[in-house]
Amino acid sequence: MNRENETRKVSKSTAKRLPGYLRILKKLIDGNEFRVSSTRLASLLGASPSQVRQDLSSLGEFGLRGYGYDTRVLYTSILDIAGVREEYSAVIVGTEEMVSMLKSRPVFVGQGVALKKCFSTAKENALGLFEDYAKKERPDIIVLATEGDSTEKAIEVIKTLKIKGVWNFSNVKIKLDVPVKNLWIDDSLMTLCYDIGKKETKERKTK
Amino acid sequence: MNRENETRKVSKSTAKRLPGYLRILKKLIDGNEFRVSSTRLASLLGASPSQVRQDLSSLGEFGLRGYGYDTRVLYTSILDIAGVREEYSAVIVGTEEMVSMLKSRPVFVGQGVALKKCFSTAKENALGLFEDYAKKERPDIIVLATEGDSTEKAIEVIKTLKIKGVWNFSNVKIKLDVPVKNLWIDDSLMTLCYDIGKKETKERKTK
DNA sequence: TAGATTGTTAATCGATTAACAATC
DNA sequence: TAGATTGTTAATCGATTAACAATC
Repeated sequence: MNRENETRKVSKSTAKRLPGYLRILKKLIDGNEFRVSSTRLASLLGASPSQVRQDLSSLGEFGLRGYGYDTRVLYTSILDIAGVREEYSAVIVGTEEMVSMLKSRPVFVGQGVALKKCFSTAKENALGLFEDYAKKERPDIIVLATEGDSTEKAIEVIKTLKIKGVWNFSNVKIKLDVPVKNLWIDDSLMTLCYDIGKKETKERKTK
Repeated sequence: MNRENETRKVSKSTAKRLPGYLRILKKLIDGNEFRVSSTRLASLLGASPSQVRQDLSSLGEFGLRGYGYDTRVLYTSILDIAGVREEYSAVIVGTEEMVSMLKSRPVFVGQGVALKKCFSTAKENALGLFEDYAKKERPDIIVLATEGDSTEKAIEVIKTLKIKGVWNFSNVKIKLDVPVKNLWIDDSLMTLCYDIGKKETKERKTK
């Protein structure tokens, strides 16, 4: 697994692009394309060939000069580096809608993270059951998708657990000494509105 | 609306942080805090006071030296700038789970974007009905949350519409001349796994 | 006035792009 | 060999941080 002692440094922005590489490589492989150049990858990803080469060479030496990259090698290598391979177990606590949406995500359905159990706050005493379960089964990742009061209570529980990370869809910022990834869905629509507004302003000016 | 001819330039990274400011300001106002300093805002946001002042001063002159910022003024001003105020209409097409999750989002429920109609691909001929509706009612924003074949078909329809933007949860990159915001939910979990893996490696090394 | 805190300029840091030698 | 394309170094660009004068 460890190639040549792993001296390279993967920048934050490169790390953020890894899922994108995986998505595209998967499609190429499914379409029986086993070879790809940095230029092609770049255009599929909406990036520059330079950036793709910077990214990939920071991960290791996967390319072959004059040839390009082997999509299958690249795919499995990035999967490795990204650290997604059914290694981690997860439990979801959240509103009915969020739970049913999240448990159907491919990342839980196929390979990826192993989803062990879900607790919908629509059910009686969901948080109590969640606490009992988590204390006993020690999942690696907690997916927090609650709303309102449940959120504060759930965070109290989470703070007592020995976990590896939190995937947070709730409105609240969580202070923990393990990685927390916030996904504020509504934020993304706001930035879309912002872009639309900006475009409209620009077009009005042009006239 | 236009303060002093709007010469300031809002950077991309500042724009991305606007929803975060709104979330925090809302909480402060709900807690009857009507005054806030850049230092306080920064700590709530997980940023530096410098960055907060850079951000806010790029939006306009909202602060008062020696005092701080008026949370209510700041909140409504940023709402304005962010361009979210029930101005835009939206329609959702997607899987049953995504539709029921999305339509319960606060951004659609309260003020924000006006959700006009939803089409679940679990229902017969959802895409046909969507097409008819969208052609007639001309929504501003299409929320695309389909999977599999429906995605390609839905994109075909979208390309024939006169819309202002697309909020895309589907796996597919969309080429359009209006703003598109992609939200690949699974990506975020992958970056969490990456952070967890990195932390574990580091801790192993330290020992 | 004295203390607090902004707005802005300058310095630093990190990420992207350009260019090209290395090499398949 | 000739053509293609990587990996890497250097140059550019943008974003963050530091510092401080302006001013409430």
